[in-house]
Amino acid sequence: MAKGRYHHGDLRSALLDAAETLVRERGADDWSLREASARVGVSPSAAYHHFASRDALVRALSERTLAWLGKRLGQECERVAGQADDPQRRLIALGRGYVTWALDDPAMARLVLRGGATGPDSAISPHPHDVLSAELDRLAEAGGLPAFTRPGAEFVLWAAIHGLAVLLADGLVRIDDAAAVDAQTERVVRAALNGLARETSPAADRPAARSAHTERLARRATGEPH
Amino acid sequence: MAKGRYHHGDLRSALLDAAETLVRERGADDWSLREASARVGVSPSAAYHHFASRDALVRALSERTLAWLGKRLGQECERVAGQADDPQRRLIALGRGYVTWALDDPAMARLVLRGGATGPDSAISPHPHDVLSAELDRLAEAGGLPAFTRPGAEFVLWAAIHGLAVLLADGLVRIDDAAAVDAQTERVVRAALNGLARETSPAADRPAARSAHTERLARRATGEPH
DNA sequence: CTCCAATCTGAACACTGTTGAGATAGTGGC
DNA sequence: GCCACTATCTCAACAGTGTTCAGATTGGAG
Repeated sequence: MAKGRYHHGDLRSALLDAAETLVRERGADDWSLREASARVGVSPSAAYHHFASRDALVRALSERTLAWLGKRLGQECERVAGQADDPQRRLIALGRGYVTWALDDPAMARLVLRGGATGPDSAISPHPHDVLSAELDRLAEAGGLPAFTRPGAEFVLWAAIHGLAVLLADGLVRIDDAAAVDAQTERVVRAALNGLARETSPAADRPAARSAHTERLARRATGEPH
Repeated sequence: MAKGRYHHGDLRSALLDAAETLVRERGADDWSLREASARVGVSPSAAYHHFASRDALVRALSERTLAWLGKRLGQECERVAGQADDPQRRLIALGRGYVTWALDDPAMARLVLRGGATGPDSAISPHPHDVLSAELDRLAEAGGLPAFTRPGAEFVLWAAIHGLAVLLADGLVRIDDAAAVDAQTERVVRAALNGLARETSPAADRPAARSAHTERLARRATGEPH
């Protein structure tokens, strides 16, 4: 909006939007800051008043999309909850949302799930990882998962879902039929959940795995430096 | 070798080597064809007699590394077979090899596992996916997996292992201790295998998933055009 | 109305991938 | 031994990139 004016109005999000459509048109990496600026009708250097670098642009875009995805995954869980409140069904819906998105928007998925991009002070909320974690809590509370199995279980499930998503987005695995994608996703989630439920020993040294995202949150809460 | 000469000798693999160390030094993408050429002591345009483009270089590097990884994973399986020939142990060893590599060489892992890079006529042998598939066959034959579960099971396991590997390589999940990485990997593989073993119904429409790699092989066997 | 700080422009920098015309040197035929 | 041939490499150039910085333009606060 506000065409022809010297001051754009909301250049920051306009640039994010332009970058997003460029990613979809040309692929995750085949576009330039200059192109995005030109589409918005602004000089290349204007972007540097809103982003420290091209990398910062893609980071911001990545974070925006990740937050959007987190919200959508939560909604997806709620949607199936209306039919029958089965915590396992909710997790399957979550996985389906994750994978379906990666397949429907593969270029953006490659950009976002590549992940190294998310900055050190990003406040992605809700982060997909957190949504998944919460759903697993719900499953554990409902008795669908032995208590001693819960710690770190999110990484098992996340690995399975994330793995399928990137295999599809990167074109390493191909599934034509959308229904087959859902079936495959359900199979992966079910296998992971069942596998977790059948775990026998509490395994003395349980995974000291930490999500980079929750680490960031903790660091900010304690006021630690960058 | 053969310094100062006009003709290099084996420029092709020298460029691949230079690119590989550049990837490790600076990250998967932060290096240029010109730099690699300069390190080898050759003009930038010389590279174009061996690779059609910079992209073709990284594709070739990717394929070389993937084949190396496939071989190593096979060896890893054999190594544990010496101790006790348990097909499940072999698969855990395979997963461990995959994940450990991704963590020990994260920049290369990001380059390779990103995967879109592997060309349409790449002859990666043995491809990690094939090694995994063979090991699953072995498990099924040994009775560790119901027969009706076998079809497509490789994608469940691959997703889990690949997922963990990329989560770690991309820094989305952090695990400091190397032993903890092994523990987490074992947990993921075990969960997937157990989950598969407990599958109940043969699921009418089983995943029509196909690996891009095996598709390429099939296409070449039938002599189809690119 | 004036001044300020935020915002944007224009021109420049070093660098990139890629191309094409020509130099160089190993190879096989006589 | 010499010749031509072809693969290999160099040099110079092109368009396009991310990034910087001095200066023009503006909306808003005092």
